[in-house]
Amino acid sequence: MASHLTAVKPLAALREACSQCNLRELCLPVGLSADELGQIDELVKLRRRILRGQSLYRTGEPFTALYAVKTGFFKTEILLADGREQVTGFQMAGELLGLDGIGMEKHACNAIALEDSEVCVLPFADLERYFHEIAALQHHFHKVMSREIVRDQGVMMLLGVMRAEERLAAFLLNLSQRFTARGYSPHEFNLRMTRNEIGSYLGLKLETVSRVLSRFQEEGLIQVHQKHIRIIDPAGLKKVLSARQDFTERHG
Amino acid sequence: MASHLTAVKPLAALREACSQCNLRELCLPVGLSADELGQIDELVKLRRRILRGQSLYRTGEPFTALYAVKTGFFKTEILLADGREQVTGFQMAGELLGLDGIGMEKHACNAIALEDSEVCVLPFADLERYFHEIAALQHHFHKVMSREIVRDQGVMMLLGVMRAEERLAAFLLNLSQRFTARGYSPHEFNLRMTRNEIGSYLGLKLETVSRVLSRFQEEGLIQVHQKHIRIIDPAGLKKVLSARQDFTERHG
DNA sequence: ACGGTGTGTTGACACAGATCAAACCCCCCT
DNA sequence: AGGGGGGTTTGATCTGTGTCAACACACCGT
Repeated sequence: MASHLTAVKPLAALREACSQCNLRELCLPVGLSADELGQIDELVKLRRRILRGQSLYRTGEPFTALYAVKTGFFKTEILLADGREQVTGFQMAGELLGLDGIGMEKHACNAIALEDSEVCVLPFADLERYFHEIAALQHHFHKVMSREIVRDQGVMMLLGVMRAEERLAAFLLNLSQRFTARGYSPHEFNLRMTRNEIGSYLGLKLETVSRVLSRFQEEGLIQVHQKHIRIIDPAGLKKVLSARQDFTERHG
Repeated sequence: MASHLTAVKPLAALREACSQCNLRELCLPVGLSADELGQIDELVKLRRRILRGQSLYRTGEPFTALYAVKTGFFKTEILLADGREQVTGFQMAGELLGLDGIGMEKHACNAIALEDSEVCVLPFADLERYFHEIAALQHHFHKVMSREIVRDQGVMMLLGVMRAEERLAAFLLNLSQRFTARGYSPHEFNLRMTRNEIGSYLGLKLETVSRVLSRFQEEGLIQVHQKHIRIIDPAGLKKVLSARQDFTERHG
């Protein structure tokens, strides 16, 4: 009967439906039952294509919807009056954009596509209405927001206490892990962002990023060729993260 | 009639009730109607006293509840394996603690009282149940979480791109603004945290914090005496924030 | 195939903030 | 009242990362 219903849906709707999406295990509806999944198929009525370099939204624009990355790659950034910028995150397929906008009903950063991308539009008022019917969706949404807070606090740790090598090691391992979750190789991937954008995210200058990557290559941890990264020695990278030299000298 | 009803409530309940709390305009129930406020009076069944230096919760402990600071002052911190720590925030009356725990159902940081404090315990499962009945509460909760995300991204900006003086200026202005919202003087307050904790929050060493505060004093921006701060020239502090020297030289 | 432009690499040097060290202050405890 | 200890200030020096600069590479459109 469910299959009969979907069969008569217009093709367009079928294509859009969360229940048919191969990202459903990564995206907002993760953990929903088949029934619940079917219930939210009408939530996404709209997709948006964003070309590389274009913005999905900009600081100050009214907030109306969250966006789930369907394909492509984004960065979010905040700008200071004098032009200095901080990249606050990189978002890939299945990840949510726009959470920053709920609080003030205005977006609090720029979201910019780093490659041609497509997003599902989740009108937030609709979403909150669904929460009343589907407690699991509400609960999962709270988890997503909470994890975003924890992720941000991890970035604070990066920026506040780690040295350049540790930041880069953490960054590469994080990317590797997220690519893996999406079915790509953990050992090999292409960076979608420039050295400057990596630096801005990690609180470093692009020259430092470049130098540290070169050093990692000399040490046999990775191979770098432009945007292509091959992780040779993941354990070695993890060691960079956990082992400050003076600490191991003193204690280990 | 409302006064009659509250009069017959047990004294304990009266003391606990959100509708009677003088923080209701700052805390989670902000913006609720009187009716809605009455509805959540039973949410908080428990208060906890935390002595100075004690923890409200620690990393890894199971998450069951959010906490609203009733009186006192907290810090949240995350620790690296080698002992380095990052203070991720300071929380004062009316602010919420524990949002970090929702995602993984375990707390992701330590919350430590910087003075003898009292918190209202908001069992999270109960809270989510209230959301179904009170849409405004649900919506406001989402705003609170979103603002926490935006706050964290502001800290990333601090840590990623600002110089030491800018970080301290932003920190002092932020404290001043939050004290003001609580009815205290914008110009004069006591720091509840040590130089070391300020430094950890701002990604600086305590000596640097001390030096910058001394410099601000020499420049007539503030007066510092131990933990007591008097802001003499708020506009001057704001200028420290917005005006990078080389930028104003080039463009101003 | 060929410049042009955006991006990345590498080197030399500078500097903000870290580190090390000493003294000081304030408050609390006995 | 005196002593102790945590917290703070200040000075001298060191260092990791920034800054400036020159060049190399890659990809684009023509």
